[in-house]
Amino acid sequence: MIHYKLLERCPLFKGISEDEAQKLLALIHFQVKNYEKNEIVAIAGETVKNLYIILSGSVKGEMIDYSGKTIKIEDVEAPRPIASAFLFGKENHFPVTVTANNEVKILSIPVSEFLKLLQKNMQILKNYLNIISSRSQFLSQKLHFLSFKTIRGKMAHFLLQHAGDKLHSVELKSSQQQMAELFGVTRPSLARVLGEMQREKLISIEKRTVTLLDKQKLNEILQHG
Amino acid sequence: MIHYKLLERCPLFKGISEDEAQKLLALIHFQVKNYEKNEIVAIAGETVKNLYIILSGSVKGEMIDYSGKTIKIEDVEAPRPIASAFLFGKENHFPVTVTANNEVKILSIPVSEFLKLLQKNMQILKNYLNIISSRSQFLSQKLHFLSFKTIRGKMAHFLLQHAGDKLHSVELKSSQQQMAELFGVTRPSLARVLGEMQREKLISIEKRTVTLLDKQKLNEILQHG
DNA sequence: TTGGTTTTGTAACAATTGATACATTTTCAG
DNA sequence: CTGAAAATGTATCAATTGTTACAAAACCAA
Repeated sequence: MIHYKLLERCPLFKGISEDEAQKLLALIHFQVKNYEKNEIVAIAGETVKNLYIILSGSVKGEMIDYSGKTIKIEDVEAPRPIASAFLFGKENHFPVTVTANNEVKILSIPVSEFLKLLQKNMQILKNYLNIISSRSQFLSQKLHFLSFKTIRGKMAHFLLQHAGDKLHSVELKSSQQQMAELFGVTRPSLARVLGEMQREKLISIEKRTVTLLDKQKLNEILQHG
Repeated sequence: MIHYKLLERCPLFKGISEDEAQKLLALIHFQVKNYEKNEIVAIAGETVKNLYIILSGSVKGEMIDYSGKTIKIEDVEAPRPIASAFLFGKENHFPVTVTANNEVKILSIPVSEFLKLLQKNMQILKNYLNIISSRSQFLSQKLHFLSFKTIRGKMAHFLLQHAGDKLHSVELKSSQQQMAELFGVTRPSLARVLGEMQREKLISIEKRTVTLLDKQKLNEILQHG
């Protein structure tokens, strides 16, 4: 049986009551599959033909490189969906091999049935569109950020974005170490750039508050990449 | 009036006949707006409340930096949609300011009406899901590619991906210059890496055919970033 | 084939970042 | 307040890439 209450916590069923969820699922075909620990749920490269939602337990996604070694990518726990971004589109196959971390119960809805669900319920349609659109927007922003090749460029972009049009100071919410990871660089390299920018009077740092002294010049940095 | 035949060439209406399109649009509310040359269609930051499909003419997207300068991003021509990836999701506002390049006719469908359309017609629903999913997958691949920090890593990934599991040679379809742009590096730097990899007997290059001599070692390069 | 254009290979030097190490400052629990 | 832990500033050297320049090779139209 399905714990319909659990589905409320799944982003796809946000705003759908327990009763509603039960009624909606009664209208379509689906399966609930059980997997034992270490059992393989899906193999990388396989076509994604179903929407998978984890009802209990957790799974891990692993990539297999060309030589056969496996590298763990991420864990997914109930009540999250697996590979929901690969249900449609040109590359609709699993990017990773999915394996059960423990005893797992998975709700499996065929694509054709899921499409029916989307047409029957406006809220689920909205939810799904919001989920995959948000993912796309997140990736787009990430990509834009990475398009700045130098640490200076990334930092200028970061500061200007967080300050917005009006403010002239930014409160850093994370340590240099965390910031360095976000930027994908080493901590001393980040500190060096911050030091240089202070010496050039572009910014000034007091504790964790960064004041933007010359927005004009910070903008020029963006242009150069 | 709308040239419904034009819509067939729009990815969103793929597989929808002229008649069908006309009948479907008759079921919902929409507007056809005309813009003169240089007229502003949408301002960056504005919430996207409609699906816009260009019926004739073309528009350009421009970003405005923090100092007020404008930078042209891309042109969109009939019968393409504008900002269709920003209709839903958390960041549902225009990433760029959109201006008419010439006399432009635009089909404007409110989000709520577009949702109805998606629920009424399975083909359009599939088309839209495929479009935004493909975009997401494209961005994801791009991001994965950029996650390799060295040119060596990018090149190893590129060659192994294009060769697949079975082949041991890759036919390059573009010049070093084009490849360098794809990698986001300079041409001499790319050539240098190719030279090094040849000297190390990892690959051999004959005209535009790259033979992978040591897939094992190429894989090891991926692990190190 | 010829002659010009494009593509490729390579070199020397500058700029940027990574890796590592260490001193200093800040933070925070006791 | 005090002392240990965490965070930060800085230095040095190695690795990687960019920049610029030039010659050799490949390509292609006349």
